[in-house]
Amino acid sequence: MTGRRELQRQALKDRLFEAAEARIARDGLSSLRARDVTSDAGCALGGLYSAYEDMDDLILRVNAATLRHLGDLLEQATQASSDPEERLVGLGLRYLEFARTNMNLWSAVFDHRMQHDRDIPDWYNEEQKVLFAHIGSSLSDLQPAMDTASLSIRVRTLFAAVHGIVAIGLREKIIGLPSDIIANEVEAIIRLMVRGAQA
Amino acid sequence: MTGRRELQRQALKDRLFEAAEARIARDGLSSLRARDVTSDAGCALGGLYSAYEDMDDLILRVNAATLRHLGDLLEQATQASSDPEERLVGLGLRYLEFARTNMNLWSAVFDHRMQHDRDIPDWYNEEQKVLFAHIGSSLSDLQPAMDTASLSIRVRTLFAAVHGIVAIGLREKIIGLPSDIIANEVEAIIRLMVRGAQA
DNA sequence: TGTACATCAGTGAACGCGCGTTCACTGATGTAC
DNA sequence: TGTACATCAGTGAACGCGCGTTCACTGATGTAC
Repeated sequence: MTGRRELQRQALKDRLFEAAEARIARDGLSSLRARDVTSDAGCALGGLYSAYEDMDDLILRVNAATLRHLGDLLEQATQASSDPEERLVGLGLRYLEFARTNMNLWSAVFDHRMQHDRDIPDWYNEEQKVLFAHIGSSLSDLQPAMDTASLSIRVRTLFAAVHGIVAIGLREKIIGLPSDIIANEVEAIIRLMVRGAQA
Repeated sequence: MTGRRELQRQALKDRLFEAAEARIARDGLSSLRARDVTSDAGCALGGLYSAYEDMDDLILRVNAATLRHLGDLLEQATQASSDPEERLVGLGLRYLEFARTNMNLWSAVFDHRMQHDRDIPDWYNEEQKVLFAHIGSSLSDLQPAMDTASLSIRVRTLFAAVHGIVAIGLREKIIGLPSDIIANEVEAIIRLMVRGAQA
């Protein structure tokens, strides 16, 4: 029976992950400390390094999970409507909703920088592509004639514009204003870009 | 003659400023070290603290200068054309140009966080407002009927969208591609937003 | 113009501490017979 | 089922160092007479 060791090993890994995720969600990435994470997870400081390579590794795992959670939410939007424009609006509004509800986790995805200047591992970059795929599929439904290169540029632009509005909106804490100003702006810009691109 | 002391004091302050600005421009904000700055400026480590309050203070001075330089460039766009739409496109393209030419200085403006959680001083926040004023004046020319509140929201959205495209574009290093893809995207989105808002 | 004293900008060694990472060790788990 | 040995996940004290900030000191500049 070689299972017990592996089981406990995995259990610790999970506890460390949950502790890190909870800490980031509560206090933000910049307040994350190895000592806090291990003490929350109920293990010694060094234990972190038998479960994960280093702090970067642990943070990237949390960020990857955040990307997946966002992806799941966007998935719902893809299924919610058959009209491509409405789906894209749905994507944008869910993106805003997600950023709002998970502000610190979501910021961590953009704020994190690898120590020294190490490269971001490939497995992580793959996670990011999934998100763009969501936008891409709705956008290509809208304009089947568009070639792949132009499409991927439009996807990036659409995402970047929405992201900019969401990011600056949340940073300035204009959340919760009457009838949701940011949501209106997000919806408006998506409709503009969708229709403008069609013309 | 009480001038000589004051003169040298100011000269050191200037040298420290220039050293910090050059370091940020070359290596980025995250590589900025008090020791490097003072050694570049040719003074002892402690000298920094007789010229500036602390590192935050020095960094904010550099960032404020960056905002002013950007403001000067945008000023040119305001005078370049009498047509509001063309002026706004000019603003966006100059913004992209500035971000590109001064990438590290420009990133420093967005990346900097005050130590501990001290507040950003008022004098710095004032500098930021000047930038929005540039956009605001061209936008209000375009839609004189719009009330101040709606206008300031539109200004923020327009800025945020353009900023998002520029920021993500530069981060992904898609600069210098044939016929300047980012510039096209920036121009396109500004025209869309301007015309969409008019309709 | 010269002398004695006061000021204070600038010095740089030392402080302080935050914090990620390592490593010799140990005790529970797994293997062999 | 039991015993002896091997493995290795997890321990936690210690390392190491980066780095902003302080502070007792000094020497040039300014002031008084």
